[in-house]
Amino acid sequence: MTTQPSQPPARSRVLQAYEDLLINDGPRAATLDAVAAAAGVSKGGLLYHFKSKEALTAGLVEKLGELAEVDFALMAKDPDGCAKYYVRTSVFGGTTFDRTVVAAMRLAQGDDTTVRAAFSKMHERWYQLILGDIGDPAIARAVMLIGDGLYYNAALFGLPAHVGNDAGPDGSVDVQSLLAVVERMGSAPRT
Amino acid sequence: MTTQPSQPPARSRVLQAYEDLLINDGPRAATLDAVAAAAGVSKGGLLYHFKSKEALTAGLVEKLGELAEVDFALMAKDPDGCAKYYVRTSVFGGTTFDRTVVAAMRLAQGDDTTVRAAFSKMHERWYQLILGDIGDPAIARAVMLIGDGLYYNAALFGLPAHVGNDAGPDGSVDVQSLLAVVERMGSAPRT
DNA sequence: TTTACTGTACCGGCTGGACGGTCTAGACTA
DNA sequence: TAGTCTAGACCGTCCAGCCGGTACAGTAAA
Repeated sequence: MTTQPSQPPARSRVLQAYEDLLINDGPRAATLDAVAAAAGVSKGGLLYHFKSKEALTAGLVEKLGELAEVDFALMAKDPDGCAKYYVRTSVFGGTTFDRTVVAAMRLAQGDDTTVRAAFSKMHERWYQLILGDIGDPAIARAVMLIGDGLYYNAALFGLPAHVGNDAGPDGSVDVQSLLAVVERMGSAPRT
Repeated sequence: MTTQPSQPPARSRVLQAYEDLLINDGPRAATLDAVAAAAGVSKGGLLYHFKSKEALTAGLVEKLGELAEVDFALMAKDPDGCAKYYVRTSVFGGTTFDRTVVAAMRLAQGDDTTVRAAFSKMHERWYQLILGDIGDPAIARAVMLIGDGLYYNAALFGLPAHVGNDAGPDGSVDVQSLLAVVERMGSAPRT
């Protein structure tokens, strides 16, 4: 039995392994051999599903896009509002989307135009949603930047497994008080 | 004339070229050959000054540390206060320090523990300065994150040559209104 | 119901090129 | 002529992509 439909198919296992390696060991370590090994597939098998490393990245971007659409929808109808939703979900929580975002972010500093463009698009959508919620462009921008800062810190430095209720120097942040700050910003008088 | 003391010596030209390549083309493109060529130096010449690529990175980190000390001093005695100083200077302005920070940031996602540690230290110092200025940990954290977001966006996406007064989707940000938001945050009532 | 053929899924050795680092020959200065 | 620095050929390693092969499932003619 070469194929076992009852477990994740090779293609998605490969994508998953690629993400894991990007997150844990960085882009340099995410070689085709390493990805294949981590996915429990041979190199040839990997290349059967993804013609090249570029195609592998494209696969990741595609997955990112799909998950982003879901996120946009959740954000738009969150009872707390888009701004708080953005900051709240920017703290790495270990969801599938989080992992895919962080993995893709690791790729974004390379010459990878594809990944960069995908992020631009996502950012624009998020910004529009927050702006529509908040109204003030400057505050919307500030909220976005707070979320970005959280995500980037998570991507560059270790990913805190659990978010403590005390603010460490880099990683962990007290989300509750941060959300309170965002709340005050949102209700502050316009310029 | 192998050495011309009247112009930047080879060592600093190499460091400069390394930064430029990191910023413009990413870490992958910053090979020893490329750096040497960009610095107008042979590969052997480069390796005379920096024994290895690791030593080259260490040189960058050292430069970063020195420039950071200057920045801390400026920050501590800025009339606008530390928080506004941080956000204001987080917008890429093309200064030597900016370029060094962004270059080092490009290196930080690798397995480069040295660079990572240097950033942790810098972050901690900045945070302490802002906290001393602002008082509220949550707001200080929010200010830091806004600055981080600005820097990371600059590092990952293109560096805007000039900061426009209109907020584009990703890169350019209206600093003035952002500073106003920070100001309101700083004067907001504590939780 | 056996045999022959086709397409899908996967394997792993190989190669060519790129890169980091070494080595030696030499040029300029003091 | 000793010291300082440059130059670039060269070597070993690593990696992406290629390619010849294997295993098996489905189909269909005989």
